[in-house]
Amino acid sequence: MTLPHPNTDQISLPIVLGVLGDPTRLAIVRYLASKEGVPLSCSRFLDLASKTNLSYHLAKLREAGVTRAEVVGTNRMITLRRADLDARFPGLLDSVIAAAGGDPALPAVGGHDLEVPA
Amino acid sequence: MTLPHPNTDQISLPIVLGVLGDPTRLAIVRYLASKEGVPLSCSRFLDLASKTNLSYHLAKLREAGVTRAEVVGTNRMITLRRADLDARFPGLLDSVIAAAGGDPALPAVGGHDLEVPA
DNA sequence: CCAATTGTTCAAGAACTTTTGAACTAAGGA
DNA sequence: TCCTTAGTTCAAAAGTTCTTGAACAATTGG
Repeated sequence: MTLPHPNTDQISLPIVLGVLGDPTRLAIVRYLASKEGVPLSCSRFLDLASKTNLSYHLAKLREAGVTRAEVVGTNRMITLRRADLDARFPGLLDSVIAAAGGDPALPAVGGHDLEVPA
Repeated sequence: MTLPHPNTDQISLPIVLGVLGDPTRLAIVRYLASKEGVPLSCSRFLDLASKTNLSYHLAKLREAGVTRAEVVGTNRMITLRRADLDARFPGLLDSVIAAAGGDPALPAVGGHDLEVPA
């Protein structure tokens, strides 16, 4: 079972900007960027919003083409679509992340990579 | 009579992103960027929205700190706050404008600079 | 099989944003 | 002074987006 994602050339600038204009979603992206390459499960973001609400925000990010979600067993592994975003809008993600500031506003939480919850 | 503008350090990233996430406002910014340095009167944007609606969108841009509006007689001259945005969020404006594409979707309309309407 | 875990969907409500027209202000020119 | 031009403000309507809880689905472990 795979989830719908736009392909690179379908990613729209106003939609991406609008999606990043929400503080919860910006925090998610910031955190993903700080853990670049490590797929994180949805539950890693539970400090930012309720489970239902996270589902909503993560769907917005996915539908906008900002993140990719892969179903792995009972988890959904989320990654930033950095290469696609860099290809489509060079420099945009970097400047947004830099502008958002150094440290992501989320607990570091322990552990060996591939962050399936403990 | 001067209008309220946030100062540079009050400009907020999510607010700027949210404001640029609207196609009408993105088009305004694109056009301002293409005429960098030339103050444009509000009426230059009448192809993008009705007069009332423009007033609304231009106020959003101004309140977010993206544009500056100066009252000159019966006109309001609008400029991009490029230096302030570059100082606060380096590279962001450039990558947004580059991502938005080459040619601004607005008639070039004739003329000698300082674009007060004909 | 049963229970727990992970996450979704649905429907409702609250809260914003956008768009509109009518009425207005303020400056400038005849 | 009166008229025009440039743009605003207000209030209402329309449309979106966000948040919530309750109910659901799928996978894994005992």
